[in-house]
Amino acid sequence: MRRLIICEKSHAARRIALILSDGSYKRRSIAGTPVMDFNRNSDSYTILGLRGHVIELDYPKEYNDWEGTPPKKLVSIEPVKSVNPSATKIMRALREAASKSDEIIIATDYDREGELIGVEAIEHLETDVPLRRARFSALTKAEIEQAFSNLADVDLRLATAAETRQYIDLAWGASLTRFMSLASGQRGSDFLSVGRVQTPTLALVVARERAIAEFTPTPYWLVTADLRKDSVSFSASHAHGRFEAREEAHAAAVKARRQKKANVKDVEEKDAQEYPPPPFSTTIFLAEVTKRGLSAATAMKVAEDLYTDGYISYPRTDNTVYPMSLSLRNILEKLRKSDFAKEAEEVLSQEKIRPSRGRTSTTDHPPIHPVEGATKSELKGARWTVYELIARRFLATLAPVCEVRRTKMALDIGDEPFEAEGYKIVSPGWRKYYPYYRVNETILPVSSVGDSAEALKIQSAEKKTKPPARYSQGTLIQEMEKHGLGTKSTRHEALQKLIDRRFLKGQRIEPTESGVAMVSALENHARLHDEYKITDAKMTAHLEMEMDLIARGEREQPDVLEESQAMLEDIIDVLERNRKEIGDDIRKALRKQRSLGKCPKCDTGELVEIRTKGGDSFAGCSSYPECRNTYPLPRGLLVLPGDATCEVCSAPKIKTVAKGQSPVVLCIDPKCSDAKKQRYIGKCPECGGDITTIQSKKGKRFAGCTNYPDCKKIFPLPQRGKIVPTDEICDECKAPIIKVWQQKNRAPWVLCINMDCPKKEKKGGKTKGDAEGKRKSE
DNA sequence: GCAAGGTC
Repeated sequence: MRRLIICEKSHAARRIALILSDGSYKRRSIAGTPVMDFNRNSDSYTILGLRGHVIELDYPKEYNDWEGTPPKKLVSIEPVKSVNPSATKIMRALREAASKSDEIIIATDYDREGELIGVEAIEHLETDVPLRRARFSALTKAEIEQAFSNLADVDLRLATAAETRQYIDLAWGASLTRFMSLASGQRGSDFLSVGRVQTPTLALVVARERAIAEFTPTPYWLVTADLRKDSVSFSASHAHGRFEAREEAHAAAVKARRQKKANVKDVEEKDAQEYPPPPFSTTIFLAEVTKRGLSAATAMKVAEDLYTDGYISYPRTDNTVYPMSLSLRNILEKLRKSDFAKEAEEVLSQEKIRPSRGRTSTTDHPPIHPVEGATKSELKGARWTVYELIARRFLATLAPVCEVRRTKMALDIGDEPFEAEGYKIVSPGWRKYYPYYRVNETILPVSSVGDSAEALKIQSAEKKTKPPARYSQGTLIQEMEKHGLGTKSTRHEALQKLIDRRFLKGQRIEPTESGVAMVSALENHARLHDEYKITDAKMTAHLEMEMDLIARGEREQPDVLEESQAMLEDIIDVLERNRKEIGDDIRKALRKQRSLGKCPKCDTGELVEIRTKGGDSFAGCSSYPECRNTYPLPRGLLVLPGDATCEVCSAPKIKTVAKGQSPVVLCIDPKCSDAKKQRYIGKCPECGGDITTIQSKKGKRFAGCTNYPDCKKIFPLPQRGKIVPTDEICDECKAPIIKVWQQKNRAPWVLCINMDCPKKEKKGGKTKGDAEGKRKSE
């Protein structure tokens, strides 16, 4: 018999061919698509890898005209299926291979989408060749052999469930996207999108922002003591913890201050173990890698490249438990030929390697791990950042526990009870290989009961409770996972969409004006019952339930679709009735979002950024042509509203941001003394003019003389950090001296801006800042 | 020019 096996992706096809043929398969190409042939138990096999979903769902072309199709009409239009353009060659190969087969075996991933990926490809062929299904939960020899000797039937109900999801996602997404875009006059590339995953994700951020706005800080007081014993300085805090009343805290502090001595009442030492972190699932990986400054979308792209190039395993996984079939020692051996040779050696030298494990165990793919050793010179930049993180995480998950010693000291100061806590790493274990978490060691002086310490200072300090923190890309993706929004493969894409379409902004993510307006409009108008609120993550949960019912045969697709369509039509009716209000609200939000501030000349218009054809941009008044007020804007920089007016000339302030630099807030009018002051660095050593910061076309900053072109003096500047002039000049070369703040809580770097200054030769390097800054553990 | 889900 001639059998054709189809897999979800080429990688899986190769792996299955290897297992079933014991390595004896032959490669061949059909219509430019690689396939593999082999013989097994008197049958001949051909195996081919698809490229995920090869069939696309969309509305017929005649409905592409947004203005000409009422959004509500879209709901009941039957979408058509077509071959994804990137898969035409694969489909040609599939058709040819199928025509020469007596049986087709679908061997796609064993999940709902996998079932549909196989079924849709075969349905498109309209072939009568009998169909079987191989179900395996891992690409291991045991699983694959077992699946192919127990071939099952295709589960059409499961595939239908996935197909229903497609129909519903398209109907809701397309009709609501069109409605919102048209109602607010956003056509072309500026359309406003709505979707089952992206909109509830946006709503999560809006909800967080509201919680932050509504938050009222509650004051509380902490009483702390600076102590010293045997020339070791340490601090203790009042055993009461937070005082809610100022008087109580003060009273405690005053009482304690009567004594200049702290008496040790109790010392408790405890050895504890800190366990290694769990292996990387996609979500955990993204949470960690985004802390290193990459966006989730960039990090995934880099990880996919590293996977394709054979450096790391498949990066899309929910699994946090290494499967038994994975040879951890083999991987460590590979790492011996990498920049982590020493580390791998150490981990290998353990008598027994006990990998850490997370809560989620799935069988589709192992946790993300390196599969090949690499060096920094081989990978470079972001590729190295990602590879290093994955390699180090892998080493950490196999490394010993971190042994720590915690000390608790109880003290009395003037009859007031205080506590001091010590924390010391005895043996770093996994922390040695995974140095990304900062830890704060606190050493207490060796003490026993009855000892005393000098009480240097007792203070009562007012603190305030803090509002919930904004999400980062990493924590938002974790939150999405918690709410069942999106999948391991799509969460970063949904997030990136919200950023690209300007619904979300910032490193600490906040919604834009239009983001808030979208959510408010949909919350107020696009709801019928609580379980069908498009802004609510519960909508996904509800859909999941319906899909399960279809898969179990307890509901039929037409029923579910009809119900969903009726609901959507009702929602669109409500939206249409409020069309003007919704449109006005969003338009207003967009205008505010784009505004750099009120025009100081006419006081009615808003200043908005306008790009010229040449690539330059300027700020112009929205009341043009009545008001022709304009200001040039710096090139190569992101220009944002400064949310303030200039104290000098009452024009709005703008915030300019260059990649990697701290933002600068300055008056929009470059001729205003405030703008000049913000850019001022010092006096020109050549002509006595002003040296100011200037941005190059590409956004790099440097310092140059304002007497240009008469004086062409320029100096390079550090690209990172906030620059503050000092009024001082270098005693050697007379160039201005500046301070550069490159990190919070670190002393600034003080330097003469002249890179060729003879003094630099003598001293060399930069002045090291104060490294004693407060460190927070993560 | 719309979604979300696969994969590259």
